[in-house]
Amino acid sequence: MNAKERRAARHAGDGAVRTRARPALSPERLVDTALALVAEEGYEALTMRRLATALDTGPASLYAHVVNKADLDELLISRLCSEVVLPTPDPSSWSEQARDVCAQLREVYLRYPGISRAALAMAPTALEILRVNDGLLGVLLAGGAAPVDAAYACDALVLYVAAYCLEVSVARARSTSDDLDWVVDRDEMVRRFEALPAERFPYITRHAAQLTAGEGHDRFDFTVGLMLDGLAPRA
Amino acid sequence: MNAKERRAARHAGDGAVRTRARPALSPERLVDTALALVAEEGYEALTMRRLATALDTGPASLYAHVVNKADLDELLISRLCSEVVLPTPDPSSWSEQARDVCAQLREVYLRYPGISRAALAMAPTALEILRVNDGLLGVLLAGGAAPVDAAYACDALVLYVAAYCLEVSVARARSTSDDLDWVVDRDEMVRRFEALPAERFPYITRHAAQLTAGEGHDRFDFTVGLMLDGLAPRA
DNA sequence: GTTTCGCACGAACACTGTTCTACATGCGAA
DNA sequence: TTCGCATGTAGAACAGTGTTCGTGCGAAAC
Repeated sequence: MNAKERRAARHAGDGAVRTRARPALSPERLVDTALALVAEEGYEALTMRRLATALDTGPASLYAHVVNKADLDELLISRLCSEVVLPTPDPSSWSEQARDVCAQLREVYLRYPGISRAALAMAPTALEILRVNDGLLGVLLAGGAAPVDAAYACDALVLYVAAYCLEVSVARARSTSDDLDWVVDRDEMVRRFEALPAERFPYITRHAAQLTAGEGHDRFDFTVGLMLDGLAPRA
Repeated sequence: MNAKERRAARHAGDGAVRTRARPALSPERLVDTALALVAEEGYEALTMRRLATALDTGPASLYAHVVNKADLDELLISRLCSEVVLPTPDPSSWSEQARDVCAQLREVYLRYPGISRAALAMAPTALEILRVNDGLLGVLLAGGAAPVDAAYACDALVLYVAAYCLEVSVARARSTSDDLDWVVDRDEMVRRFEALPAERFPYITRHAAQLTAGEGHDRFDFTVGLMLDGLAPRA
């Protein structure tokens, strides 16, 4: 901001050169600030008005660069998918490669809490999404799976990753900033499971410990491994 | 309503008082008409106002029987889960039993388009939801799986079913009542996949036929089978 | 110097979930 | 029979949401 602009802004109360004072807004800038907003406050906090005020403008200005909120969501998921680095398929380590792609997708989703909801509600037609689908499909094919099986498993894996991240995100949102009594530690969870009527829930009450077992992403790793291990011997 | 209207209402029809003219509204009646609304117009059409007008009343009246919309969602999913019939676990046919429970859940979700979104965004604490979890867990344990594996797989299966149904629901919503050109037949889909740049999407363009293969719920059956088949030999 | 074009933006519309408040209604008690 | 009283019923309103219309300003093109 040079002297003239500063003087104008000070003089008329931001009338004259307001649009030049800050960088012009573009789809990339929209995506950047939207992702920053989601990273800090979650996907539910991403509204057109919040995004507009974060960009120091009004809601109507966003529609010059984005046709919809669904379009914005697609841009966000595309950006996230573009951050996934794809390996060149290697038949000797295809399983680890597939696990790595899924873990990358998981980390990218969880970095922006709740954004996997947008991924689930979206038509998988964006190019960047197809890119990670293509990369994962290549890895599964390198593993020797039949093309149809690889295609099915690819879809199932991507779908499961999104659903898992959504579940984790809502669980985390429940644990933090929820004033009422929500179970956080495992002991309390086990106690609640065991307190259920045993005649109606015989297996849950008996295996309450196993149901609450697992650190970090053990469940995630288990399920992905389940699918991948079942995929290989079918070839 | 003043005395004149009351007298007119009494005169014209059945029953003395207006609230008696139609059945008093209760949580069950809320759930009934809400499910009918979702079955006809999809979950997105289920708003408190639409539900209230469907019950011939105002939005505020609903909050006497339901604390929240989230609470209503929980009641809906609970109702749906209560319709699933659980088998008594049989070690000789545990795999078919598990497939059947998943298929039942799938059919119940798909009968009410988009309602699986509510299932995904919900804390799995409702008793009826725990009931099908318990039944599925019993079946998996009957298959000889280790308790931890059974618990993990149980969660993964329920999660996948909900995500699959959500995907199918949005795909169907896109195909119907969308005025712009959305791909419906498989040939067009294959053509679009093959039209992608082959250097960026080598595997998708090569296996476009396999990606669009599958009738009905073949993908669903494949994925569920993948998880179940991988579960058994681990025991 | 004038014109035109594209982006910005205030205001508004049709919605959403939710709450406040008043009102009527039916039931049990006096 | 008459009188509270609790409970369910609503109208209106509030704070939000996504989206659009019309206006207007800035800067580039002629």
